Amino acid sequence: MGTITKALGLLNHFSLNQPEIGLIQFVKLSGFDKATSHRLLSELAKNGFVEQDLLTRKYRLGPSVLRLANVREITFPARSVINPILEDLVAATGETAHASLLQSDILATIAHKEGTTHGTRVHIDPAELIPLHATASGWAVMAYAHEALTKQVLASNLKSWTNSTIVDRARLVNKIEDTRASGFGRSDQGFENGVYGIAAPLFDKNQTCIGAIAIATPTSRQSDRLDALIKEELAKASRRITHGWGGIIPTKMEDIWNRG
Amino acid sequence: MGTITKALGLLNHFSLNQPEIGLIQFVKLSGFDKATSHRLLSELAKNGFVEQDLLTRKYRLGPSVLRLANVREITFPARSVINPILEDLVAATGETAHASLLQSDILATIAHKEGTTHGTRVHIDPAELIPLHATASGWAVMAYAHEALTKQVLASNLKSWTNSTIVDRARLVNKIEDTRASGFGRSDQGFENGVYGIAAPLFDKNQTCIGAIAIATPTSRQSDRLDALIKEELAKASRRITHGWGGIIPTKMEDIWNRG
DNA sequence: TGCATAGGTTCATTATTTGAACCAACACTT
DNA sequence: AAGTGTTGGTTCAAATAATGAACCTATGCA
Repeated sequence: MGTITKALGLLNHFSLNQPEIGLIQFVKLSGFDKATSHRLLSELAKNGFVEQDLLTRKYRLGPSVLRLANVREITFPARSVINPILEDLVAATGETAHASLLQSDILATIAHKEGTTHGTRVHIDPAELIPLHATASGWAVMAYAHEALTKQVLASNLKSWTNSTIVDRARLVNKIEDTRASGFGRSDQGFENGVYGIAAPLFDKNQTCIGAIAIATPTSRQSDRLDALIKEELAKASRRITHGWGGIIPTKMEDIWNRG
Repeated sequence: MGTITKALGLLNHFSLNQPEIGLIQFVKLSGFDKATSHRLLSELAKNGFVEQDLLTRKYRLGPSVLRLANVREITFPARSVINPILEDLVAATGETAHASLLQSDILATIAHKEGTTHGTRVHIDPAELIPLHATASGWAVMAYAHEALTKQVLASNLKSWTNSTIVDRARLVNKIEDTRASGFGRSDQGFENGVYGIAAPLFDKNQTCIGAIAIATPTSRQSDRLDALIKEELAKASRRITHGWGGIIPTKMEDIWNRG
C-alpha cells in the first residue's frame, strides 16, 4: 500500500458520530504505528486536509476539503444539481433519498436527505463508503458501467454486512443481470438490517454510468405500490440529474425504463 | 518534501480556468518526473481525490472532496454559516466579498460572492491560495492569531506579487501592528494590481483566530466613505459568522471595534 | 508515589519512491 | 508512407523517504 493511500485512508475514519479523532484513536482504527500515524496526520495538517484543535489535540477534517469541493462544484456541478431533485424525491415518496458517485470500486455519498414519514425512517451517515456488491446503488452502477468494474468487484473479497449480504459470486452476477433487465437495483437488507433500497444509475456526458440515486425504506413499509412509486420517481430523478450536469441517458436505458 | 505533500500539492493546480489537467501538464506545473506524476495521480484517483475522463484522459477533482466537505460541513458548519452573511455583505456594500480559513501558513478561500456594482468589480478565483504577507486577510489573521504564525511567515521568503507587495520584514511587522490597532487589515494592491482589500478576523470557540472575511474593491472606487461602510459591515459580519459556528470574539477585539 | 494513558520525537533499519529510458497511440507534415 | 512532435503510460536498478521500537513528557487518578 502506498503512503498516499495510507494518509488519505485516515480521512475515511471521520464520520457524523466521530468528527474528531485523537492520535491514539487513529492508531487503533488504522493499525499503523504511532509514529507513522503522527507523521501522516502532520503532513495532512500541513496541507489543510485535517486540522488540530489546539486544546484537545484531536484532529478533524480541514479547510482544504471545503475549498476543493467548492472548486469542483463550480466547475462540475453535482451537489447543486442533485440537492433540489433529492428534495422533490423525498417530497414525492416520503422516504430517505441519497446520491452517490463511483470512486474506483466503491461509492461515495455526496448528498442525502432523510424521509419525512413520521415514526420510522432510514438514517444515513454520509461519511460511509458504500460497497458495490452489497447495495442497490452498487448493483445499478455495475449493471450499466463498464464490464471491467464488475470483474474487479468479483475478484475482490466480498464482505458480509448482514445475514442477507450476497457473498456468492454466481448469485451476485444474477443480481446484476436482474438489475440490468429491470432498470433498477433492488436490495433487501444486504447492507443494513431492516432497510431495503431501490436505486437507479446516473450517467455523464460520455453516457458512462458514474453513480446512482437511491431511496432507502424500512422493510416494515415494503409494498408493491410503494415500489412502483419509487421506481417511477427514481427514473424521473435520474433523467433530471443526468441532464442537469450535462450527461446523456443511453437509449438502451430509456428503452428499459419506458418498457416497465 | 514528503510524498503525501507532493500528491496533495497536485490538487492545488486545479482552478476555475483549469478544471481539467493532463499528465504532461501536471509534469510541467509540478516539476515532478512523468512517472512520479503518474503514480501520484493514480494513487489520488484510487482514493477518489481525482478522477479521469475516460476519453480525454485528463484529470479533474474527484468525488472524495465532495463527500468529505459534506461531512465536515455537517459536523462543523462553516460555508452554510458564511454564505448567507456574504450575501448580506455584498448587498450592503455592492462589492465582492470572500471568506478564508487558515491552513498552516496560508489562507484557503471557502466561500465568495462577487459584487453587484455594475461596470468594474473584483473577480475572485476560489481555487487560489492566499499568502499571508501580501493580503488584508493575511494581516488580519496574523494580527490576532498566535504569535508563532507571524514568526513563521517572517522566516519564510516573502514572494512579491505586485510592485506594491510588502517584502520588507520591518514594514510587514508595522503593517500587522497597524492592523492590530485598527481592528482591520487594509491592503492596497499588494496581491493584485487595481484591487484594494479590507479584512476582519474570524474566531473559533477557543477565541483563536482561524480565518478572515474580506471585501475586495477596485482602487478606482476607493474612498473614505466606502472604507467606513465596509469596516462597519465587516465587523458586523465577523460577529455573525463567529457566533454562527459557536466561536467567541475576544473582548480585546470588541473593544477595538467599538472604539473606532 | 505509583500507574495508566495520551501526544509526540528519534534514528538505524527497511521498504518505497524515483527517473532515465522505453513503448504505444495519435495528429499533423512533407 | 515515412517523418516529427506530442501525449499517456510502463519498467527496474538506484536513490531516497518511510518505518517502528524505544524513549520523552505531560496529565489524570487512585
